[in-house]
Amino acid sequence: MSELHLYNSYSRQKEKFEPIVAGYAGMYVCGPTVNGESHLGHARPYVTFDVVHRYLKHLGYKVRYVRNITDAGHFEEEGRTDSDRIGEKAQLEKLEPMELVHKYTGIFHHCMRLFNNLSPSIEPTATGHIIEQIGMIEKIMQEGYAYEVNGSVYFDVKKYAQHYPYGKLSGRVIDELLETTRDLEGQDEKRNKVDFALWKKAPPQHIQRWQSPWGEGFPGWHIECSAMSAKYLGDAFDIHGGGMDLQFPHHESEIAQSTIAHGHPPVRYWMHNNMITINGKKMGRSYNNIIKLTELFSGNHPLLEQAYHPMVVRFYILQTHYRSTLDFSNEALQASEKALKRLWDSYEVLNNLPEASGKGSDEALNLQVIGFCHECADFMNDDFNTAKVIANLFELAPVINSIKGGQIARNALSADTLQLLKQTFKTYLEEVLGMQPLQAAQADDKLGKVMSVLIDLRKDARTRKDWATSDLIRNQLAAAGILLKDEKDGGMSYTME
RNA sequence: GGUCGGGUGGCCGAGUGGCUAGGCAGAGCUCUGCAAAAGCUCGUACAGCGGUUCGAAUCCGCUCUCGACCUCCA
Repeated sequence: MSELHLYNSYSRQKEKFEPIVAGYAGMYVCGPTVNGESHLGHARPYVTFDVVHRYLKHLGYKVRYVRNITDAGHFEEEGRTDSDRIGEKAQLEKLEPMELVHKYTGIFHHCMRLFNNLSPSIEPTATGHIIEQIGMIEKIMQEGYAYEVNGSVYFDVKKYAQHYPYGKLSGRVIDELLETTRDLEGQDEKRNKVDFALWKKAPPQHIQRWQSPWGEGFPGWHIECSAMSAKYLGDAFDIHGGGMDLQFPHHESEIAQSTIAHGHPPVRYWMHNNMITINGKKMGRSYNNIIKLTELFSGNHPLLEQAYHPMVVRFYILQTHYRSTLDFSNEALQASEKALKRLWDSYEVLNNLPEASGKGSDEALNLQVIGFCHECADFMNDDFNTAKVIANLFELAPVINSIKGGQIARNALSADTLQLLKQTFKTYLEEVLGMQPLQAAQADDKLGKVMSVLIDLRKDARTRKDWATSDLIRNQLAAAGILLKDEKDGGMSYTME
């Protein structure tokens, strides 16, 4: 595919990407609720849509990427206490809500940086957009699709469904929803069970509360995304992303709200990433099977055999297509770690290869390499198939290593092909997939200087065939976690665990 | 119960009618003072049963099985 196609959850098929405004792309992704630490499951959408963001930029689009921070508590549904999640926890921990929000926002941002996720263009907070949310609710009431009861405002889903295709995104049928949902004890303020809150009256103990035309309260779960996306991307924008579990009711509600408020649907392409599972079950709070990102990076969790570098986690996520489930296991992460190290080593070898000059002695190989390189674009254009891009890079790695190792002649590739090869790795591995070295280069490299002393000593011992000394140096370093590698040309390199 | 989506070699995971996925692990070999690394070669998979077809992992039907959503959830 020579042009970008993506799978639109709304139409359930791949569609060619055609932005509303040529040259520009607007993308909104549901961000974190900062009432706790992010876990591995949360990492998937942020890495997935970071790659979407990166690829759109690579294609030359001017991208505005908006990802919200939910720092206002959502109300709980019927059958539970009407309490603000953030407010509740704040009381337990004796913290101000905003103190809690600040803490977890900081941790979230830290993790995003470790993942090498590019910063969104705008990261709006729900509490910073109460006015916009109230304005949107008022508009919906004016249109006659919302009603107030006791200081709360609800969206009239039943009425909406009579005029609009409610349930199309998530494959729901309104009549079934009306039947399936059963009444719970207590008086229900809603006209129908399918209705959802736009604004919720705050009970006395509720900490987070704002003044509104309907009294003191707080916004409903869904309205913030609609209000903020419209504010920063316009009332019709290109891509809305998020986890599959948000399709219903969250995204379905967003469509309904925005359609009434603006007179048309808000989003051109809906994208949903699949879940990360653990032992076949979705990782999530309610399953009590989450591994926090900080735990993943430190190895400090009963299920973890070791710590996993953020780049390893990123690579592990990208080795699978974003619409497939991805099963967590130590084995899978460890496989990704080894794979990434090998691939990155090849990339470094590639960057150190001398420039080629000729037209290439091996025509078949040149064609093969060129083919693998060009395919990367096709794979990305086919609904962001990062798994296939990575597979192609692995096809190229042996070519690179063989040129260095001498199994392939130095002049086998033409100057152009070698240049294309370098460009492909740089573009896809670094820029599009967003991979980084596992170890950051150090400015003041004292260790490097020490290593070069040891390497010189060992080289000297080897030329004297003093195997005892040379093995001693290698073994002692290995015990310290530094692996020496003798190279064909008499050189020596090392890697650290 | 309703809706939807899966079941691929030891493990993870691409792929949707004929053409190599890839990674990790494993086996053999080459290189090497010995290693490591690297390179080469190898397994031959598509839940089961029918059907369509010249040909199906890929389409259709049934069965078994797992999961997601229907409640907060990335």
